Amino acid sequence: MKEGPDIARIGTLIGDPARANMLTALMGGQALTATELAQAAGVTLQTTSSHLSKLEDGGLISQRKQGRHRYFALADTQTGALLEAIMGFAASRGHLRHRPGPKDPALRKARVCYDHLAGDYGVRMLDSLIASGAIRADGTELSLTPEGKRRLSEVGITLTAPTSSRRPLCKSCLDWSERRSHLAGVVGKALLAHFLGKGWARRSDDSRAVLFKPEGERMFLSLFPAGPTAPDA
Amino acid sequence: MKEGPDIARIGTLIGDPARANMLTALMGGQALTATELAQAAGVTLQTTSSHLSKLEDGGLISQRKQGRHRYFALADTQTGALLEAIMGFAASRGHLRHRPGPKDPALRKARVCYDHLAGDYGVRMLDSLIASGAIRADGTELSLTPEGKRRLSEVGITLTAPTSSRRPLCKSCLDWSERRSHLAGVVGKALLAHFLGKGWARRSDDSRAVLFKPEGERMFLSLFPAGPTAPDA
DNA sequence: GGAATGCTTCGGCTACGATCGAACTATGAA
DNA sequence: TTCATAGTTCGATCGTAGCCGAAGCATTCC
Repeated sequence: MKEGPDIARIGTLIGDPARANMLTALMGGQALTATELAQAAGVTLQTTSSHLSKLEDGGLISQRKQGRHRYFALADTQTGALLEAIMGFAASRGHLRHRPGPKDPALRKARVCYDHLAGDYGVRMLDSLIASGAIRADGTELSLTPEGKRRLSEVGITLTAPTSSRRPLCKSCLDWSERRSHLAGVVGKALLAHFLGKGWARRSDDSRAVLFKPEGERMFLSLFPAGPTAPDA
Repeated sequence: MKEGPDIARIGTLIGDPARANMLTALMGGQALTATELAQAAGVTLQTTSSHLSKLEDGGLISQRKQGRHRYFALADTQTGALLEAIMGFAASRGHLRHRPGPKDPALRKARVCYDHLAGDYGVRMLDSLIASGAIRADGTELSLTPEGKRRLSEVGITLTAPTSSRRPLCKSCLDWSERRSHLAGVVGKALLAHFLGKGWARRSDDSRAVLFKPEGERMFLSLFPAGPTAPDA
């Protein structure tokens, strides 16, 4: 009777409604913060923290620290496949829940991530910068090349005293809507500031969305042409 | 946040140790009485009765009255496949509840997976069938070739009305101890029944292990020679 | 009929774990 | 420095689910 793998442990982890909600939210493939997961699960941050550590101990999720944020994601594709299988089984037995409303497409297109650009456009921008040789990706590390420095000054971006701050020039940041990295750091901040300062885009009043004007969108797309999609850092 | 299938319900059902023990016992493929399941789970009959009604409500098991007995079994092969998948996942995360005891090697060598053969021998059998051209692997899909059909009838296995059932002839099932696929489906079931019927092997009384007799083992090994290890389906 | 077996239902006990408030740590911004 | 945000840890509460004893059906055997 005490043979084989401990399925009860996996079952218990998935069996709590709050944890199931978190895992379901993570099935989107996006890495989410604890705060976002708390909202998804409908519990407080303290409770969420407890659940997340249990899920991590159980090997269902993994976390990635990034500044004062912690991004949580499913541990691997095998975990996603398992959840998918259980969902399929539950559906086949008629165990369904309710349905909510849609999400804001503008947020997914372009939004502010603290101080830099995220979303589809943010990911596209980093891809393009890497493809054109302005930024060199070495694992998770990003570094600005001389060529990149030249291009920035061409556009009119001057970097203020790089050594004064401990903050790195370039940094990769995980994108929750795209599940890929976008550009953070001093350069990322400067680029977003540039777009806003030039009037290419403006921030939404009631959300983190960045709304591009038609001409700004044209400028952005020509400045960062979509190259061959690079593998994510 | 409340979208999609209710995986928490399935998780809760599997998450209780007593219920997990019962389900594991039922993975042997045989229908068991409430008393037998109570023994397997290590709880009293009253408690078992409560668990069984929950499992039945959840669609994981079904019961069949027969005289003053009630036989409980897994609801269907899909349920068996789900449990096997969870076992594989749990094993991959190191969630094992056994202390490596004497029964363990026997289980890893050959065991019953609901209604077909699993373990080292199960994996070997499928490898051999594919290598000899009896079964064709196309991604995850397995199909019986005319050559395979011929070989089966040679051995004395006749498949009953293939079109009457929606159940596929051949199906791959992930093996938790080997982390590779073994043969499920109608053919997998028929082969196991053949081994047991011919007296090549017998089922262990107290576990899912399949115990081969020396001559049965010789027959098995000659029937399914180890070829070059094929990449897993 | 009565006794025995197989299982379910009822009721009360208990323990575990989910929950949140409050305090604490860490990172970033002004 | 001070303030704000993100998250963890601690402590206490509380609900629920698992558990078993006892009683209640149901079936079979004598």
